[in-house]
Amino acid sequence: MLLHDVITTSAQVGATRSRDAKRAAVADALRRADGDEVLLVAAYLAGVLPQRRIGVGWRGLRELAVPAEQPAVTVTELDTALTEIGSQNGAGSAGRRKTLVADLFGRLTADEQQFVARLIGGELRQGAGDGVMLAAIAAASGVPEPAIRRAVMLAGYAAPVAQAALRGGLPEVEQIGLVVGRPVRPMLAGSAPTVAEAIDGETLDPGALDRAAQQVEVKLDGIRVQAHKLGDDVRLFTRSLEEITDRLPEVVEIVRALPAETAVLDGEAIALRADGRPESFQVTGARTASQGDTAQLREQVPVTPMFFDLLHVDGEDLIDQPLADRQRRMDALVPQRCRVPRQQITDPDGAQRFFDDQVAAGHEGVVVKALGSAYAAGRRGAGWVKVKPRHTLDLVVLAVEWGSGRRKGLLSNIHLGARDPQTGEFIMLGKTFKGMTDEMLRWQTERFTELATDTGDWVVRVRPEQVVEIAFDGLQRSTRYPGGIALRFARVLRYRDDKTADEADTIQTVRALGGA
DNA sequence: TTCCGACAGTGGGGTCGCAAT
DNA sequence: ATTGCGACCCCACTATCGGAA
Repeated sequence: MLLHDVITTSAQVGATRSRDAKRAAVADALRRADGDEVLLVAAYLAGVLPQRRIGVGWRGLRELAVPAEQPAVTVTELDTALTEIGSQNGAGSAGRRKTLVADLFGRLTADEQQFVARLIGGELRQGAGDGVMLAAIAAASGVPEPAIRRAVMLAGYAAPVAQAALRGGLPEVEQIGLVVGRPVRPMLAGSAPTVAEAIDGETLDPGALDRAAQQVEVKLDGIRVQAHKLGDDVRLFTRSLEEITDRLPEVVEIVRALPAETAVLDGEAIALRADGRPESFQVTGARTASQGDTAQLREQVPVTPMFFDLLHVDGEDLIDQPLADRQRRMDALVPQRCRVPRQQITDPDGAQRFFDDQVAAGHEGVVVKALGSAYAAGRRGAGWVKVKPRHTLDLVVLAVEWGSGRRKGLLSNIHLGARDPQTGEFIMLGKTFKGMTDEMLRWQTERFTELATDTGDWVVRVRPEQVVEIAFDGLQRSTRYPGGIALRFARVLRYRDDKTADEADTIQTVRALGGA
């Protein structure tokens, strides 16, 4: 199949807002692909590279080769070229990659260049991703969507499932099961502002015996880790299914020592201090990202696995069993010091006290879980709802950036500063684009155009007069910002026209919050 | 007819490894 | 030694479609 054919489909998908029409266009392309091409077509139309990483990003694609006149490259040829680019390493690899990229792009038409550049940059933005792909695979193959969804969660990726579905139909799709050693998509949590709302709003499993039963569990601020044990062979995977086995040998040892031949566990890896309090996320994250001298690293920043779920043990899959049963099995397997503390909910006040205690102990928050819920891999908000404390500050807008995509032509991302009463200046603490409705975007585009002190192509500096109420999760150490601190997960709550910049929060107030 | 679950888009800060400078 | 880039860790929130209620 020609790449051109895929691009025509992508253009059709991008041209409509109807999800049914997107699904139909993708399904059509999947049907036209044959044999091994299905995998590539499915991956490309979901905005995924089968290679995952090729060492080239947006920056490496800023200037493209002179395009070809006629489309001639097949999807298989594109795949081969991308694999070749990704396999370069060592001295001179950057130059070789550049040459190979130029060769490839010289064979592509202008449209194809744009498509491949967006694909590589991870910014296809055609209004369809994995969700549309699932429906399209079902439509193209005649296999029911629930079976497709389940296979994708167990296989980790949609593209191989597309291939199986179009080749062998339902029987081949049903063959895709949980394989110890191969990561499944982790179950995700929705969120709620308060513990009470998490308890009320939770989606309960219709088939659950006791629909009311729920528990609260500590939410640890570390790295999600999925551990697979096959005899002495242990493998560790992150939330995005990256393998990190070699980076956390102390975790591998703990899993290897568990009294089971095979097991698949879900949990969080976190660096704990000697007194048991958690290190900051930055410490855990840096340790987990480090690949150097692990003997020294584990000495300096030991990481503990804290498990909260068991998906498989000794040949038995548990993903369809209720959480209460999975955790009972987990308790029999994993020592308590490696299990996430949890408590059944008997009344909302008790759950709230649990939240308060855990936050006081330095943890990120809690997750409310329905005890009757199955492990819904790859989905959010099904039976798990997280709650975290929220801080707010009144800050001053120092500059704004022009948006892109659906925010093109609107001033979007705002730069935030705290007042320094000693100098009268403002100290930047970060940026945010979150929490803005379309109406707010229109309003702020007008407002900041009025306050602009220059006309930047990208960043527009403004007179520091507009106060905005910002919510955020906490403070972190920063080398980027002048105060040495930055906001974590900042988002806009509202613009405050009842306050002048003189009344905004000061840098002293921010520092007093601590945490960085 | 209204409501709501799922999804895609729009980006945030920090950190490491690696190759080039 | 420093810098820039790529990749990946953590992520919040709104708009929209289409099926559920």
